[in-house]
Amino acid sequence: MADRQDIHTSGVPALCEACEARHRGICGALSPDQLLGLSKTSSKQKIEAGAELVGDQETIDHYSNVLGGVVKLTKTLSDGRQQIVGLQFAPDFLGRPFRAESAINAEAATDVALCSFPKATIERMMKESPGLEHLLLTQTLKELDEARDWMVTLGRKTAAEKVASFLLLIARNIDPTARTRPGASFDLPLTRADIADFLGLTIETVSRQLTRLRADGVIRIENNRHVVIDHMARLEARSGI
Amino acid sequence: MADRQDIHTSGVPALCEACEARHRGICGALSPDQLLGLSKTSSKQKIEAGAELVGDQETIDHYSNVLGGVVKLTKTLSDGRQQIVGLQFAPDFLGRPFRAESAINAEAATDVALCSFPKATIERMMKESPGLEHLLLTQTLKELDEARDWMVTLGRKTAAEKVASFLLLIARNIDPTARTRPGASFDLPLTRADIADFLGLTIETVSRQLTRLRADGVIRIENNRHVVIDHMARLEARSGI
DNA sequence: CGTAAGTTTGAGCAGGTTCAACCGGTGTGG
DNA sequence: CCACACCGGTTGAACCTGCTCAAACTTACG
Repeated sequence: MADRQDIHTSGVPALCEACEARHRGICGALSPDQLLGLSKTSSKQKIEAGAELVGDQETIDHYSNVLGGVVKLTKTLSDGRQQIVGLQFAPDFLGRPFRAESAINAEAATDVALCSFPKATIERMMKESPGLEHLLLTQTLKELDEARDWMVTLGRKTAAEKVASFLLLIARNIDPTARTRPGASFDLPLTRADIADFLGLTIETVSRQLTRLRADGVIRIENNRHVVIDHMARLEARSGI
Repeated sequence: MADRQDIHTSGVPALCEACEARHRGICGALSPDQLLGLSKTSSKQKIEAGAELVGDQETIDHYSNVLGGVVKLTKTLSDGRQQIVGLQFAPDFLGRPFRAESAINAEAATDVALCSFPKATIERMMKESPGLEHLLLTQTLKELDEARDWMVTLGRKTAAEKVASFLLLIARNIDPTARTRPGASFDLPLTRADIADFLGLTIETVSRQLTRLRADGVIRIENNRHVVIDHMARLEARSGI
């Protein structure tokens, strides 16, 4: 358990040393002391695709950082119609603060790596260090911005525009080179059914629109899951900006 | 400018004495000193329906509290298609913290009463008092919850269910008795065009669905604007819960 | 009284859904 | 080893909800 002691990791728990959440995530707001305290009660875990992380109306007793993979947040009507209301990527914080019960369902869309810790610990630290609450506010505002962007897509875009918008969203979140290169390449983290639930469409419509984008040479699809976009600009032109 | 000095208002600026935002809104998190400081640079104003409060891509230099009326937040695609992405009622806080530019458009849906103050003042106070940031986080989380509920409506509900859901939303936010009595009664704060932009529908479809609800005896409509709901339960049954 | 803005109503159309069949890869058991 | 079932995905055809275009109506207001 002896940490390598240098300028950057002095006092940082071994568990957290290489962790992305320490740099771009919630843990960056914690003092070394707090980080140490949190790391004692936290645990990294691998979750496989399809597993439920938080059930609707379940009491919440822990929060998590997403360290890898994609988590989908869903809501379901009583007759089974489902809508994905959020996607979380590393290093997002997973959990609804200040609520005993979850109003949404969280499920691993791909294999997921999490770092979980007790709700009580974080809520105590939030009272101690304003920086943590500030970071949470920042992330929540970002999620609200994204949700509102998505409301435009759901309410006002055509099926073709919805699918193009979705591909752009995924490319920007998964392929780190997508912001610099003119193209992108990635594995879709969602099944056709998930994409349909995300876009408020049926799987058939999603499939047809993907086929059409491929036929028009805007994207290439390999193995049903891997997508190559040569010219992001052409996809953007179809996303109804 | 001499304040009446009693237990509840000691040190409270005259401007703020009867203000709802002091109790249920953002200002409740401020110390008497801060409230005084803020009140010196803030101004109450009446805005008439239709006026633009914040333009898309405009630089933000002030925030506001909504003291009365309804503010609609909209996003518009380049070809003019529009979507309402949020409605704000008293005593909501209006403005996007930590952003120089607005990504959305804010417009008075009805006549609106605001209390505005400089962005810089609030951001300084946020650093001083964690309670303020906590309240902002709370409101932002609430808005995120609402946005996600609305994504389900936009993505998965039928036109009939959308209109019923909208009426329920308004009833709960405008008619204070709606939570206790079985019925409700209120003026619609939005035109048919606004309702359509809110629901991702056309005005014709909204009109037809309202007519149908009226024909079925679920609601009564007077003067095109005033709505009476005798049995909320019947409306809920049509909202696709 | 006349105009304008907002709303309702009607008829035809089309985008997306529904229902159904098929395809290809993978895992399982005889 | 092959037959078979299963799962995710694709494709086709018919249908229907909500949209488009057009016209009438209602209310407010000068």
